Amino acid sequence: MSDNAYDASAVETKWQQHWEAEDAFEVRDDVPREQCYYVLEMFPYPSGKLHMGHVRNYSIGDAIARYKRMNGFHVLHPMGWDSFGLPAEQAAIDRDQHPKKWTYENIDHMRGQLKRMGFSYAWSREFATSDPDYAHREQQLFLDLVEKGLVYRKSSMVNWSTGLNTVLANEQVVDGKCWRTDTPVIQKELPQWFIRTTAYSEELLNEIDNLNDWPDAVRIMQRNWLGRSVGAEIDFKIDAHDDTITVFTTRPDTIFGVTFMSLAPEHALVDKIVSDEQRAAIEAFREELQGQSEEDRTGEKSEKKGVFTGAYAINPVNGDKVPIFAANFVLADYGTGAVMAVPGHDTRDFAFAKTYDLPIKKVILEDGTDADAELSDAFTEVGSLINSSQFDGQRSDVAKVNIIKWFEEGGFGREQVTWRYRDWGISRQRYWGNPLPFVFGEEMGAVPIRKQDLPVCLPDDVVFDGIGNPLEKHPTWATTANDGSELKVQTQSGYEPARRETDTADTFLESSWYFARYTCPDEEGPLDKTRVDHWLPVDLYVGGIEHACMHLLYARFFQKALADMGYSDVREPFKRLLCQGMVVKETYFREENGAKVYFSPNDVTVEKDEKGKVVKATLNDDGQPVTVGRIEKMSKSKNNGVDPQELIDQYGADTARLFSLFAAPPEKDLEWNEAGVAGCSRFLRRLWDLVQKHSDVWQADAYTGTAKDAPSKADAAIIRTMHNSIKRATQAMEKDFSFNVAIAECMTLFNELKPGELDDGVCKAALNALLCILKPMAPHIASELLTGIGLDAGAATWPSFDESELVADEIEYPLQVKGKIKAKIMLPSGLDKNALEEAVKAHPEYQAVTGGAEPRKLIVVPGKIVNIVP
RNA sequence: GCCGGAGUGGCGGAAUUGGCAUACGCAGCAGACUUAAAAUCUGUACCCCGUAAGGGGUUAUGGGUUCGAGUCCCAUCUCCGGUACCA
Repeated sequence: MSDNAYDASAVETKWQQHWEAEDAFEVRDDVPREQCYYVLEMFPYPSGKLHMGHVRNYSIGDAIARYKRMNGFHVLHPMGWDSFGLPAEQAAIDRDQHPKKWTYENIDHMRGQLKRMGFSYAWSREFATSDPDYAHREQQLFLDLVEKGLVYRKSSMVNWSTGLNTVLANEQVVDGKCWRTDTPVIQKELPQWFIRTTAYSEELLNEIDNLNDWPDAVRIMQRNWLGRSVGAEIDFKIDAHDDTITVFTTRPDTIFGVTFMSLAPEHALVDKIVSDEQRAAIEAFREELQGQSEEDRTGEKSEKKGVFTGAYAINPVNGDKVPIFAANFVLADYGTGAVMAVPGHDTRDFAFAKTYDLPIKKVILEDGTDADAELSDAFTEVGSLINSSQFDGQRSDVAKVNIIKWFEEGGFGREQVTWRYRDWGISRQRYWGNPLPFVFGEEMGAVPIRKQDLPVCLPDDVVFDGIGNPLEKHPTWATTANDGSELKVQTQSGYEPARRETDTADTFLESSWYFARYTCPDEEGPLDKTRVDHWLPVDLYVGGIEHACMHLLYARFFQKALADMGYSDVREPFKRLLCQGMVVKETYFREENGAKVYFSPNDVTVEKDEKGKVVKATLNDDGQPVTVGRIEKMSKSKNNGVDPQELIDQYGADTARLFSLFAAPPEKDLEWNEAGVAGCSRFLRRLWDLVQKHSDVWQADAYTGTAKDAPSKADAAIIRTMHNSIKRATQAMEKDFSFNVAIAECMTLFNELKPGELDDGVCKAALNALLCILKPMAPHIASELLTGIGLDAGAATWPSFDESELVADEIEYPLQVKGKIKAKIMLPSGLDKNALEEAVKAHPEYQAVTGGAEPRKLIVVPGKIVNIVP
């Protein structure tokens, strides 16, 4: 080894070439499963270049993959591309570049970046979801879903993103806005393909209990998203009509308190029952709601409004005639779209009753209150029933059960479970997605393409003018001719002339099974059951928590469907889930005309006081102050992003990886900090320099003896430090992948490593341990230095420690008086409780602290502490 | 509102799970090297009182359990995330 200065780029290129030449990270499928480990990071959308979130996500996954390999596991660690999607199409419109070209150029660039980071992927298994082969296999699976009856077409109100001009699934609507573009989502009537995800609602919910290695936050979010609630359906006859309104309620015990009814304005019954006098008012009300976004209509600030329909419903339990309203807060697609209103015991109904001056009836009595006292607010807790006929006096939870039984006997109600979870609308009015394999014929209607006629391939020659779906204008797909008449296209032989489905699939469909395809990417059919079941479930899945209710729920659904279609015996795809935090950075802004203008941290100078606290920030351009904003996720809009490429160019991949892992534990947000990056770089360089400077020391054989037998006291001390560091690093990795702690241990060990002063063999043993701990995090430099000191980097295993080596001959015991430390005394190690007590009592410090008086109590804990209670 | 999670130096964060709080890094300060600066190296460093020896205090706040609490229990406050007319 030459005594060169550390050249990260040269070292990293060398090892990356070495790994590639060796196929170092390829795996076989015939190793016993218990010796295997499947670690997967959520694959990226090829947006152009890596961002810091990718660097963090993949550094975490790679450190785990390498750690597991060093522990003897045969590790599957694949990578690919979630490559269908809207940005490609937008790029086509903006830059007149075909989505395919744009996408695959991005993939090439980003693959290069991933390789430059030295991530240990099994590249032979790489694929992109827009590859014709993957799209083909997905269409096959899709037809299996069709056969299973899990796909249907329905015209319904859909979430329409005004930003993307396409449909969104419920999960993709965040705060009434589009999850990608933050633009308003409106309701629109459209025929759509749905996947019957709700067929698995019960299983999806129940299995959450068994996902013990998932973060609680995700489990709770999924539970809430599925939203199971148990209650009753009750039929109310409509006065002077033949019709019946069926309502859903979770509080059947309040049935005697119903004083009015609320229907969703869109409810089909509204038209049938509305009286002539009220028809105009109802129409006006609907008009007002029309076109309002979900947010406008049901948001927190929106007012509770309703219009009387002119009709009355009859309460089946007591014959009460109650007015029926159309109300904006009643949702057509939850429950039955109709609500029995009990203002005495429902906050919303209470407010509505107050506004429209409707009667409020008390039927549940709050414990310790007077039955005649007027309600100042809805009482929604458990109490005793009153004014409820034969149920008076029962507790509300007991009455609930009894009343449902009574409904069922009377035939006007039944127990009912309702879910918040909806079927998955997968139609997207877009070109750059997987075509949904259907044709429409006049005679035959919507028909799936026969399996032998697959794949349905996207045509390349389409025009992107930004208006509608380009497929609708393609000669072999078109639905309308230039004169506006419907075009019929001869598709495959065997079908009558028909038009193709021009909608493509939601891209979440591709990410719902890619983890299974990695196990058999060369399979001629969709999946090879043997290999799928060999590798699945994924042992550890790493990604952002933002997918808690979208991707992670779709993937769980899909795995269950795959199992039921015979492709696997595994019903849960991900055994353990690690959700890494966001990469965040400080923001700087000025208010200009009421809007915030953000400045890049690079263009801002920060002043600190003598303690290092930030007191002022000024813009470099004009020297004027800027406001120091919150620390936020790196984003274009906040102008606080850092390009990882610059980081790699300046410091190298190992530094980028090391900082990503060192600055915070994986699950926490990571605050990006230039000085911290420099600190990590400094550590690596000092390590490098130390190894170069003492090349003669590493000629020695590594010391393998005990601390006790070490050549000197100082040698014994570093041997103990080494064992301690290995122990702490191992525990940090095993517990929750706290790389920050493992790296801190490397630094601690480094700070005690004094070649030249200490025994050569001892130093070599300590350095070896340090490099092995460091290797999963900073693999290039660790490999180079291991090789440099004459060891086989490829064969390096995770070091082991010896518990008995952690303790010195003498232990420093803190001597406490009632928990306050008064002195420290040195006592021999290995004493049991009694011997320790004797030794303490004989110690002069003990005499000094107690003043010779016999304490009330003396607590000694071997190896830990001595506490005196005077 | 409801459901989670979290509050530890100037900052990011440790703490062997009830046993020496502040490991490790950053920033700071002092010194060395340098004509000088950067870089690098060495040292210092929780806060308060004290010239010092030393003393007192400290893990958001208040209480409790315990010989002993960052860790367990109760209450309060703050922040972050999710979710919300879900009947």
